[in-house]
Amino acid sequence: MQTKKDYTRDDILKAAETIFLRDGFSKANMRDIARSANVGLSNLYNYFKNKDEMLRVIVAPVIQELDRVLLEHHNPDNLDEFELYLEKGSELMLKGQTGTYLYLTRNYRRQMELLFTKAQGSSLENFIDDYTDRCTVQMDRYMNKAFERHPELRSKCHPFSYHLQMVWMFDLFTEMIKHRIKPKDAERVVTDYIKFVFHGWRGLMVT
Amino acid sequence: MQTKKDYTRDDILKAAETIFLRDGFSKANMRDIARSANVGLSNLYNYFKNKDEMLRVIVAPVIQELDRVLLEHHNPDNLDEFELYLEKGSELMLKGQTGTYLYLTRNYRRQMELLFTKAQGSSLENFIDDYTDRCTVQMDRYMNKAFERHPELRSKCHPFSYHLQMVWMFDLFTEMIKHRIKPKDAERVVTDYIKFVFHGWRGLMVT
Amino acid sequence: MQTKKDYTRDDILKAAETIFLRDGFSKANMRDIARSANVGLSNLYNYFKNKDEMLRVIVAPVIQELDRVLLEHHNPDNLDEFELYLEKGSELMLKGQTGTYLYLTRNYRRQMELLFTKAQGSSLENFIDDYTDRCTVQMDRYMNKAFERHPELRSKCHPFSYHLQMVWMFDLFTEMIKHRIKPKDAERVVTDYIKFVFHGWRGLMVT
Amino acid sequence: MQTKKDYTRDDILKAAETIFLRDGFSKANMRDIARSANVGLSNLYNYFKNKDEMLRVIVAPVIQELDRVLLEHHNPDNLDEFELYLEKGSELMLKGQTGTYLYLTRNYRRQMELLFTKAQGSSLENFIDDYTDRCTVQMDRYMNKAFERHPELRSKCHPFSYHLQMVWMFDLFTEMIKHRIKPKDAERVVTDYIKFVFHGWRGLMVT
DNA sequence: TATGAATGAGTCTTCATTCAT
DNA sequence: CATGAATGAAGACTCATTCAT
Repeated sequence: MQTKKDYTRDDILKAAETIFLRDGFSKANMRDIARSANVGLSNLYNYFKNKDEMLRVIVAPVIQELDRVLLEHHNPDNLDEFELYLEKGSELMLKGQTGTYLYLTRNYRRQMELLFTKAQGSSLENFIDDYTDRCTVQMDRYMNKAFERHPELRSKCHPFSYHLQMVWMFDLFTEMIKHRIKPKDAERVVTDYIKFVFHGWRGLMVT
Repeated sequence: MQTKKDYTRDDILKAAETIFLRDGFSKANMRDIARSANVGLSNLYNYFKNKDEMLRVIVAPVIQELDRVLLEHHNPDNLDEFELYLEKGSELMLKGQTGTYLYLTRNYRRQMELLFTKAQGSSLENFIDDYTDRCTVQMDRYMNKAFERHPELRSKCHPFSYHLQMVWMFDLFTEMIKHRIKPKDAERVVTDYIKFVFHGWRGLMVT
Repeated sequence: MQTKKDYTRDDILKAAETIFLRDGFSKANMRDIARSANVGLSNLYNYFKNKDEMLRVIVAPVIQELDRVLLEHHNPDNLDEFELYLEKGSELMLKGQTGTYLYLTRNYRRQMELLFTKAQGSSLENFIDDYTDRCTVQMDRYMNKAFERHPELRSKCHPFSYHLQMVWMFDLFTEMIKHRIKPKDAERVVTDYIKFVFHGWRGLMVT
Repeated sequence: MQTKKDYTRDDILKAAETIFLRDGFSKANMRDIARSANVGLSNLYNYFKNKDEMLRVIVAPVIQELDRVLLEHHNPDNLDEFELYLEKGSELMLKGQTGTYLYLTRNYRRQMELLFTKAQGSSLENFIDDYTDRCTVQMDRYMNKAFERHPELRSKCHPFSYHLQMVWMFDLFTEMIKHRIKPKDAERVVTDYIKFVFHGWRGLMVT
């Protein structure tokens, strides 16, 4: 029972992922998914309430990861990271963050592409927007704390700048995925990214 | 007669713009557009060949502007800009570019939102991708020339970094538009953006 | 007034003829006709009640000719023709009829093609059927008279055979037109046709 | 399940056939077909890709038969038939061919009417033209061979005459069908047809 | 007479979802 | 659990014809 069910369920999810990636959520079509999963059309509905739920299930893990990674990234309770970031030079921190980023794109390539570029028409079509908004709030709090500790820094940025920062990070993912950057190049790209952002921020805040 | 026709045509375009913005291109439906324009459904087709053409007409001016502005922005024949950029400090150049950017978002807010975030399902759904790709090529050539003149700079970035740069600029537009940044704030935001990017690049290339 | 009107009217008719021939009546489209006639769309309706009437006007002359030629062809009051046909050999009669047939195809090529092969969807779509039916009636009467005079002939054919005969003659026209048989070949073809039909009938009736 | 499906499929085909016959392919509309088949409109598309395919499926058998019958009819490899035709009198051959023709019109009345007179607007609208053209080619080869064997015959006819011959045969079918000739009369009509054609050809070639 | 503008009814087709078994 | 069958609502587009001027 349960074994067979899980098996089919996985088939469906794999198929849906493929079709969604190929056609985009809104143009993707349940018949194609069923056919590609070797499953009767109506059987899809024994496993998922509807098309939208299928997408949500597929990208659930990456959403969870993103929640974990990103929210912890600029945790206001962890300002030490910021100290490093600001004063010790970026080398050390870069190494650490690079790993995190690469890990995500390496393990969730398809799901991320789905979520970031193929979800229009679904209930997740605004995921990035909503998510970056939430991140922005968090980052704002983080920066406020930082400014309290370091009054010598230039006055606060517009909160929108933080927001933009988050969006850009998502772009990094999205574009790496879309352009199928190879692992070897990826490292270089992410390193550049972090360096760039590091200097960007410092220039913005110190000057 | 002619005047009246132009009137209606404008009504239709306004209505379409509104509906497209509200529902996105693919979910928008011609009946709503007609109703919103106080026009018979079939009359739409006396002015536009089809739904897709309506969108193209609406965003045509912004595409034209983008062609002009962006392609001239990193013109490889105009390396003097780069000299300024690199050595004289960014202040001067910032002023100039700020104006250009603000001008675009101020005058084409709706069209840009349409083109950047609501065009999925239309023939323009890949506009940004295609456009940034073209820009990347141009920017790559630009940078190559720059490196020839300034061998003291760090070795070239991965072309993808240039690409990312273009995407980010589009994000700047897109996010400013989506978040309805007010003109007053906009100036600040764009200034920050340019400063950020300036320092980012310098950090990347000089270090 | 009248002159200008007739001028335009002719333009429209020429245009319509061309478009009907190209696309067939039902797929032909009033806009194309208007454009091709250099006339405003709605002006068409000042000259013709509707699309159907346009076709009827175009083919009116050929219909008239057909009425004249064909109905007189097997006129029951003119059995002498039949005598010739049956006994004196076909040579003489062939000459005469050949001329009639050739004359029609030569002068009404386009209208005949229209009427015979492109009228589906119009009120004339059954013209050939109706016409041949009428001809059949006439021919039946003609043959009855003939049999009265010549009891030595085999018993009457099925009326349907007469009908078929008419249809075939129309086919001769239609196919010559469709295949654009050149005048030179046309003569030969028509001669063959008549010879064929002559022997066919004689074989049928004498044996 | 399977049985039920075939049931519905047949219902649809019957309905479509009826509607097509009544209105002609291009004026026939899918709603009427669905209603007449007691089926939801969209369900039609579970069985047939589109309107055109429905027609093709309906007339497929008759097309197949025609391919078989007609192409084998004047097979250039089978000149013996011609010998009979020419010399032994037509009686024998007539019997054989009569059967073939009658068989077709008896079993495919509706489909033939559809294909020959109601297919305008579909992908089969030129079927007869194309088909008779192909037949003409075949017949031309057949006659060439015949003339080689029988140099005493009059010189070859214009190929168009062969073409006409094929068209006429189709007319025979078409008209018998349209006029709903009853089986009893049909035999007589076909016999007459063959006799007529026989004498026609002989007259043409021997004289 | 002439026309640009407008319309409304109609057409094919699509697709997510539900039903009956 | 599985499926083939069925559906209903919706959507883009067409076109002959009429209206207002």
